[in-house]
Amino acid sequence: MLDIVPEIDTSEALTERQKAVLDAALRLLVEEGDQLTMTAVARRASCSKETLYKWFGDRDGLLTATVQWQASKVRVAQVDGKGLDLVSLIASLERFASDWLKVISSDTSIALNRVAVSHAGSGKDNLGAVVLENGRFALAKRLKPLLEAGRQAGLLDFADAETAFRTFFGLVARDVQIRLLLGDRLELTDAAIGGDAARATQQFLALFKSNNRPQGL
Amino acid sequence: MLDIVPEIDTSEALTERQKAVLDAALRLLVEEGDQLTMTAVARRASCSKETLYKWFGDRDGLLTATVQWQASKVRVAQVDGKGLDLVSLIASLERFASDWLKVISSDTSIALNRVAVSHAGSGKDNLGAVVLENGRFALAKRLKPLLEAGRQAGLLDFADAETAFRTFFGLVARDVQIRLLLGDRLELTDAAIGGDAARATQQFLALFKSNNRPQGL
DNA sequence: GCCGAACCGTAACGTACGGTACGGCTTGCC
DNA sequence: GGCAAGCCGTACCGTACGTTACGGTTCGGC
Repeated sequence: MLDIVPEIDTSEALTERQKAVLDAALRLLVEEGDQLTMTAVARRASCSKETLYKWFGDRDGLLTATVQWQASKVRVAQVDGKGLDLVSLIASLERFASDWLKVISSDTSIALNRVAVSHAGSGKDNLGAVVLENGRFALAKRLKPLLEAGRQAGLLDFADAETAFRTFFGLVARDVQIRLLLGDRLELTDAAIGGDAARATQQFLALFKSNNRPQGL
Repeated sequence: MLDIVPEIDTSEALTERQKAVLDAALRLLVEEGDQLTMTAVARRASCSKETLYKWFGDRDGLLTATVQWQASKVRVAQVDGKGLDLVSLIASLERFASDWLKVISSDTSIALNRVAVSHAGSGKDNLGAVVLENGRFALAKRLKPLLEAGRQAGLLDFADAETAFRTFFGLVARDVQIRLLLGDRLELTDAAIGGDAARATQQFLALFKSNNRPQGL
């Protein structure tokens, strides 16, 4: 019913060495934030700056490649809507919620979103688009089929899958991401994440379960 | 029932000239993003860099003062819980939701949040704390009394005001803020904001309206 | 073994920008 | 008028960092 599915590899033709360099850049980004310098990346990756410039063009190119490299590694649960019943729907929704909370509260995601937000402020918003595409929009692409399957199975009732998804998103994420991005300490234990995922799922079902749908919505 | 209430002025002893300088810095921040330079601020404000440094210490001080200056200008609806009935509760919630959506989708808020997020990544998260305190936490401080009043009046049913607030927050904001911060075009007309505010309020009530059962005082 | 390509390490260059110094101008006060 | 304080405009300094250049080294192909 719910399974991790490897996706088409969007990382176009990266050598192992290049991947190692991007991993180093990524670690540096997580550790030191946006002020990672070309020199630091070169030192950490044990490569020359000349190589960095040859491979990635300039600092922006390196940053973009790094973000894409990490993004290509993010995998969210994928579901198969066959034979859906309420129990498995709930389980899948909780899994989605839990996965998403884990992602957005991870150091890597925070660092990447920070640099993308900074970047969006100044000039081309390349990074922001990449992060969105591999984060929020990827999640939507995975979740919507489940919602549609739930509707087909008569378990859910909604007019628009996009709207339903956004409500689910809001119920799950609430203020977590913005608080983390703004530096608020907000430790999310696995237990807390599990509880939040269950709560969000219940609330979502209370709003969109077909037989139980509140009148006048 | 719902009114704009001026708050204690947290902007400690700023001269008119200083306010004008901060306004200039703010405009520059909105227009040009985080790469606003001391030179640019001085030119825009028609003052000397020396004055900037004397007044605000250093670049961080200027940034902090600017953020606080704008924060001191943000006013969110304040409510009076007396004589609360369902109609006025709904109106107040919608007003809160609408105000909040307008705030987070404003150019100023986006610019401020961007610079605060960038800043949180590198070093002291001063700005992040200020933005949170005057944004999300200020909203909570205003909204919770209304929720409590709703509970007292037997209209709402929840265990914890904080949890109820965060759910409301999630239903209202959903993915709007992170998408805007990441540079996603997402035009929010006044009509759309009004619709979203109404939807979020309805959903919130569906989750937290007490079951016709008069709540034991 | 030889050649060229790729790459490492590092030095050097150019520039942008934070921060400082200083001369001149205005303003308020005696 | 004269003085002092505050401020403007600008030139200047130091440094950090992106970017380039280059000599030395490794390595695959012949």
